[in-house]
Amino acid sequence: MTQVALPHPLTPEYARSVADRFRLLGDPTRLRLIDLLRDGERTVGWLAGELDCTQANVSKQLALLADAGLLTRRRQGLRCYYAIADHAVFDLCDAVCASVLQHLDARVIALRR
Amino acid sequence: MTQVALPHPLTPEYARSVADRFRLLGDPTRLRLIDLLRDGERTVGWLAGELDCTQANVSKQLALLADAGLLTRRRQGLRCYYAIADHAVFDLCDAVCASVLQHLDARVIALRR
DNA sequence: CTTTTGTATAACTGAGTGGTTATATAGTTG
DNA sequence: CAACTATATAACCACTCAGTTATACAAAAG
Repeated sequence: MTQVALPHPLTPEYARSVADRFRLLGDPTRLRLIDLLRDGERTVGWLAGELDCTQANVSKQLALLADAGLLTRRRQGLRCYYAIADHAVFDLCDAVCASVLQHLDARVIALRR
Repeated sequence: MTQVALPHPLTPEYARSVADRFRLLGDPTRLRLIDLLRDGERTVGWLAGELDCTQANVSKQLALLADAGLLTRRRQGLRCYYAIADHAVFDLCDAVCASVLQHLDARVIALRR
């Protein structure tokens, strides 16, 4: 794995690429899908049942994640199994979660004063 | 710093909080602002000049980042200096950058075959 | 073959929001 | 005081996109 440096200041083109990736993770449904896939590969129907969401919507969101390379697809008969392609996503999510929770903590503490 | 665990499966409420934070970073202008602040605090006017963007827009985006706790504000006379509040943001950005670039690399390599 | 099941896609709608222009606010200067 | 400067905010427009409904496609079953 080669470490590539980004230009500084960040060019508009690079900024757009990175923003696209952040925005892909900036949706509750997609985050919940990723979270459900922590336990291993799952089918579209199962995921749609778990969130209560239409099959069409789940399929669309999974396609977005797969197109970006975050998920893999495996067809077996009628079913289609999705799985996490790169487990580094979890580190990202955990980092953001920690940051968010820390911020919430700070506000709670502020309210207690 | 206390490590707090998120529920699994992720509840819609938590998913929304985390998604909000991701979406906040999911905009090229805001990412470029954060990047420009790597070198230290800067005024609104200076930042607006650096990106070529209206002062009003820069002010609005900075306010969003500051409200979320990512930036700090310091008024000094007419000027208003913004700065990074938590440098962990850079780790996040770098992680996403690496992921994005790796994906681009993979596509380039694929094209070379 | 037909029917059924699981998934993908097309078309549409409504909500959210990035960017602009114009204006308001606050601090400085003369 | 008035004039000027730096920032913030309000109103608006245009665009993106998550979610829905309806439909198409593909594989299995009868």
